[in-house]
Amino acid sequence: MIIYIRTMRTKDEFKQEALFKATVKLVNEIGFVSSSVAKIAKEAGISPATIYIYYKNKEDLLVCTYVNIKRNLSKAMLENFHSSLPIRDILRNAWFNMFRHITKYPDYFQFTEQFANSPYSALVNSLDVDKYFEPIINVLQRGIEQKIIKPVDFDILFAFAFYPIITLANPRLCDNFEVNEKNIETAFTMAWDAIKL
Amino acid sequence: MIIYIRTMRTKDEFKQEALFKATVKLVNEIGFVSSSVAKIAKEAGISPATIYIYYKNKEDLLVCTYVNIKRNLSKAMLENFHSSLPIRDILRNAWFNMFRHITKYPDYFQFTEQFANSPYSALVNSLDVDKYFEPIINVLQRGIEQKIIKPVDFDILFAFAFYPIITLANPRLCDNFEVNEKNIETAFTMAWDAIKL
Amino acid sequence: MIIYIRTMRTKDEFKQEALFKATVKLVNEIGFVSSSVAKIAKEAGISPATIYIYYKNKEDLLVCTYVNIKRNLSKAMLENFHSSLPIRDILRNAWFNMFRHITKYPDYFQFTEQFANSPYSALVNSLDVDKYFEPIINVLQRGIEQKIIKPVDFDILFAFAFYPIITLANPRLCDNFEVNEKNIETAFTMAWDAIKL
Amino acid sequence: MIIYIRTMRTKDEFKQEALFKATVKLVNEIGFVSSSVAKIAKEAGISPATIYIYYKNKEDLLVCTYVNIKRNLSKAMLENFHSSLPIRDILRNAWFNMFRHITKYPDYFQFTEQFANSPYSALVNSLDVDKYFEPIINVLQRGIEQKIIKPVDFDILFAFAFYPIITLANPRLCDNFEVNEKNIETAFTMAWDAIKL
DNA sequence: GATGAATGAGTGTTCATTCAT
DNA sequence: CATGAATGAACACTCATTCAT
Repeated sequence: MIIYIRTMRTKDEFKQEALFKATVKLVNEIGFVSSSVAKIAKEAGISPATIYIYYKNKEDLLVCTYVNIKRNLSKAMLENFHSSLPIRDILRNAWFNMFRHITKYPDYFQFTEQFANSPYSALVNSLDVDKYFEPIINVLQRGIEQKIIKPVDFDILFAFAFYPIITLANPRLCDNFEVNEKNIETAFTMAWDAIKL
Repeated sequence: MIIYIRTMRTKDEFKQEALFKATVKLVNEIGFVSSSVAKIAKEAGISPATIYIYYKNKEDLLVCTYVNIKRNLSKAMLENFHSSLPIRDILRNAWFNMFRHITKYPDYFQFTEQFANSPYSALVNSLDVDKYFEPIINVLQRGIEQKIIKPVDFDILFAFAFYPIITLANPRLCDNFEVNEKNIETAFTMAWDAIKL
Repeated sequence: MIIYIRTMRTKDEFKQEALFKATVKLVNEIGFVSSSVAKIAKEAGISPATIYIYYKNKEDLLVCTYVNIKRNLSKAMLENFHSSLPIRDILRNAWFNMFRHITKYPDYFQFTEQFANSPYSALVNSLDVDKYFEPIINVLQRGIEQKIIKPVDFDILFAFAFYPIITLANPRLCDNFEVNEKNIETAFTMAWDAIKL
Repeated sequence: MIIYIRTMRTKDEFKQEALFKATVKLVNEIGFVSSSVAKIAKEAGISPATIYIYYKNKEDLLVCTYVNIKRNLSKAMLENFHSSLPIRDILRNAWFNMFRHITKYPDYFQFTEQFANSPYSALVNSLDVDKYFEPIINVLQRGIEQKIIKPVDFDILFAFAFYPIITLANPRLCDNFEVNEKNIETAFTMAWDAIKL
């Protein structure tokens, strides 16, 4: 009986990280159209061929990058989530988490917007992404039952409670929105006014 | 040597129209990335070379297509605009106009969303597009002065009054929103609740 | 009514010819494996992109080149075909036609051999090529009926009547066969001895 | 860190054998053009890098595979070779040996055909392969001296005595030849008729 | 004005091979 | 010995654009 102990040359995490950042950066700067595999590789400081060790193809690279960002956004949104708090407070917390995250990583966010509005979005299993929002949906459901929130489709509630942030935080759509405490608080109040009964 | 016999001179406008439709169709179906000049030309039933008679280059074609759609949307939104009506009624009319137009021409709308979220958007003089919305801004301004509408940035007001429609009408973002009179009326009520004082 | 008379810029026959020759030459010299589109284009003195105007893809280029050569070979073989002559004379004529053609265009022939023994051959509709040999098959059939030729499968008859030429003319298989009148006449006699009753 | 526990040291011969089979299989299925080192390695269940332990490079792998097959074919052909038998019997035995071997290992045979018709063949020292056929050549020589066989070049004799088998056994050239005792016996008779005086 | 032919530059991807482990 | 990671060079093919007609 022979025992082999080998420390194999493993996939380099730094390379993967560099690849992720290069992808986001380039797609934001020059768009999907111009972001070639060669350019992304160069930006990441690796060979184009190396990308194909980490990802099946270009599409896979882009989709994985998207899902990765979305997962982080979801996680951030649910930080300090306490289901025992009043519904307004729970939503307020999620709202501010989301806003803070988006403004902290504006380029990650910008990437997802470009991605979501491209045909690439069809390649993502939407359930993979949506499942992270379930706790919020449950809160809204409770709100409706307790007659605190308007009894309408969740889609409509989200459209007023969360999508305006996306608009406001998107420099492409809204380049002169002043991000200060007062404005953000006002915005949340408006979101709440929209959905509350 | 080929001999063409045509009973009527083909109007150039037909070609331009066909080109417009082909551009929108193709970009929606396969995205900016895959929409080559050759494919667009084929879809429009003309030669790639002909495109360069109507437009300076590919970029020009895309930008013009975008501005054209935006202009039509603006026009539609302001139909039956009567500044003498109550502010809520004016906005409600604009809201419904917009919703109706978007759902009537979903592919035009989809094109603009993809365009606006791509670096191409930087090529559009935003004033060219924004000027059409001036009447609405004036109404909001009046509403603030009359203490009917919350005294916040116009960006924020738009984010709650109009962007939710865009979300709800976008099948890529919201594929199970049921478009019926009740839902749309509800949505407008929420928009109004958000912005009213 | 308008009449257009146009002399369109047409596909250049010289280019196509050059492409044909370059393909054969290169494939013979360096093989299918190394014969890249870029190299073939360079040999033909055109841009790689131009190839795709004349052919759908590389495969198409190779298959068309093959079929083209085969057609010419078939035509050559049937020259001075007179069905009224004695069967031996008909076959002798075809035999010599074939031999002469193969030795006159050894590189075309070499190409077909390499092609026929590669998986590309599966892409050719064999009926397209075989139909040219029908007159010969008819002659063999008549020979069998008249008890001049052995009553065996046509495949076997061909294997002895014609394939040995291919071997003898193939420099890769048979580099020291002396091509002189006596040898060729002898070879035909052997072919005839093999198939005759 | 990976820990392998193996009860027995894997024999290298297994790898080499697997590599041989994978090479033949893949080259037959997808051709030289598409048979990359990576694919062959995968088919053989080893790492691409491992191939370079057994062979100098890809070319070496292919040439060795070819020579290996050829050696086996030669050996098979000379089985039960008894120089004391009548010349016809000796050739008949070799003929049947060859036919049996080719039909038993059609894929090995197919590989050699593809190889021999490619520029790779130039890399093989033809003497290495030809030397195995020497006993047959001696027999033919004796036949000529005894006025049993036509006094022509050995190349011509081989072209009629042995190459037709290759044609008949090659499914790419001859896909509807029925392999039965009668047909094969007939074919040998024709070969003998061709070369005998 | 309108076209198909033509192309250099670029696309995404795979190649044979090397190397640290 | 055996490996998966890594890569520069090459692959087949498409691109936006120009040009002679």
